[in-house]
Amino acid sequence: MSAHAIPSQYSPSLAATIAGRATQPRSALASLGAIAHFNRNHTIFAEGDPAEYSYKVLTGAVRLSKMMSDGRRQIVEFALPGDFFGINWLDEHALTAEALNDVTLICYARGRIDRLCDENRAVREEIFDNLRHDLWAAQNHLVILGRQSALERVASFFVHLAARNRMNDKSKIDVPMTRQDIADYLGLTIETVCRMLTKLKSSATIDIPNRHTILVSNMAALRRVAQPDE
Amino acid sequence: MSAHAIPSQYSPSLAATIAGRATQPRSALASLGAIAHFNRNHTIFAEGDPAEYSYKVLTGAVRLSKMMSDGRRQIVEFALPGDFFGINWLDEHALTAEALNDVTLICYARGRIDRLCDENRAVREEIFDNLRHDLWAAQNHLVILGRQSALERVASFFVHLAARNRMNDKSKIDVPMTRQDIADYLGLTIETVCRMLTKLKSSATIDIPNRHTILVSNMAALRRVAQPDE
DNA sequence: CGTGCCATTGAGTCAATTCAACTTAAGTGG
DNA sequence: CCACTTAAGTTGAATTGACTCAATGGCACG
Repeated sequence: MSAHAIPSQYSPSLAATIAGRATQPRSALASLGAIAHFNRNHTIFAEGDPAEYSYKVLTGAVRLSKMMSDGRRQIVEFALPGDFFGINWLDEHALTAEALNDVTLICYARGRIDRLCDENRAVREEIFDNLRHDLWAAQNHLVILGRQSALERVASFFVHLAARNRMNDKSKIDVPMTRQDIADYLGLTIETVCRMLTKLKSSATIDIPNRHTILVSNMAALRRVAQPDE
Repeated sequence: MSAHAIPSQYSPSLAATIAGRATQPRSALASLGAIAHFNRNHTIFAEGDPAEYSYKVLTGAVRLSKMMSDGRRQIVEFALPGDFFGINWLDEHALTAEALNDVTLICYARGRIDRLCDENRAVREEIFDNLRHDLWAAQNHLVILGRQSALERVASFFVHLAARNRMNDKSKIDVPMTRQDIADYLGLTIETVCRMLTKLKSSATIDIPNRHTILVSNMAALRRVAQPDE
């Protein structure tokens, strides 16, 4: 069980960081947001904060986590470029969102989204799909945490990360999170994550050129480790 | 890691078991469903089945689970009387639903719900709230599986079950699921669940008059075990 | 060229699992 | 109603996977 301090400096207030209008043609929500920047390790919102904004990642990555009162941490999700987060909530955020590295976000005011959700079918569908996707992801995550071994968890993690990858080369995975983050996502310790990485490396399944890059040299083998048949 | 056979007999077809109209005043969806019965251990729907119906539990209990290819099982949720399930899906169910005991359900045809969701704001809110609740529950479940000890998991489980309890006496918990089901929900083995129950019993926190009943003799202590402060 | 953070590796420990009885409860048929 | 059968639950002993603690290595940044 891990317990570790999270830097608790807060980023400058949202209003102060809003820089301009977003111009994203794809989404029905596109033109409604304002751009915001957060530096590495800064808290975007904390569990229990009033849910005033929802966000979409433009660049960088965000960790969404829950903390136990004694400091044990469970990371629920990593939001990568293109992902929405903080959209699913009632009056209070149920998760803490922190910048893994320097991030650029589009912020949507809650009231606006609610209103649009009522009026516009496309927006409604988009938010609904997002919610469904998050639930689906959380349920798959449950299987990993509840029933997979340490090696399977680490392999699963990189299979999923590879699938979400926006690199030209699908086998080159950008790893914006630290080993500790991975451990807290997978319900392991940092050392165990590390050993499993070494294991995958020595079986020629992956290569680790540096701490923020994983090269999958044998994707089939990695999948096999992640999802053993029998 | 558990592997165990699940009785794979299927219940009689839905059409054959539909018995009449439901009369539930509370919900906006109330009058749209048809009643269905399923016997203990029968599959209501399986992972990958086309999602034709959604359900609400009237009596009995349902387990919602995912299975790995080698038979390891993770139970995602238990649906108790009053709970909806199977409402969140795309074209295919992402979970398997099985009757824990003899259950009575209201079935809602998918197309109907979709249509109503567009037309009726109240229905939309109801389904949306349901989805949000499921996501919230799954995320809390992640913390339990990722970061809690065996004893904490079992204590958490009964704290949650007590909160959902419809008994007059909140400290008397009806336990419709087997020890194996609890183990598969908590990511433990049946033996570990059993030992933790014995431990809670010998610390005078709970009493176990029979396998389907738990008496919480010290709720404060049970909560303390489930959520240690420091 | 230090200083500090993060990652890696090793050794020993412990919690939870596996394996193997054994007990209890719940039918089922004579 | 009781012997028989089967499923579910409990307990003990041995094993193991993941953790803790501790030391070392590597890189980035001032």
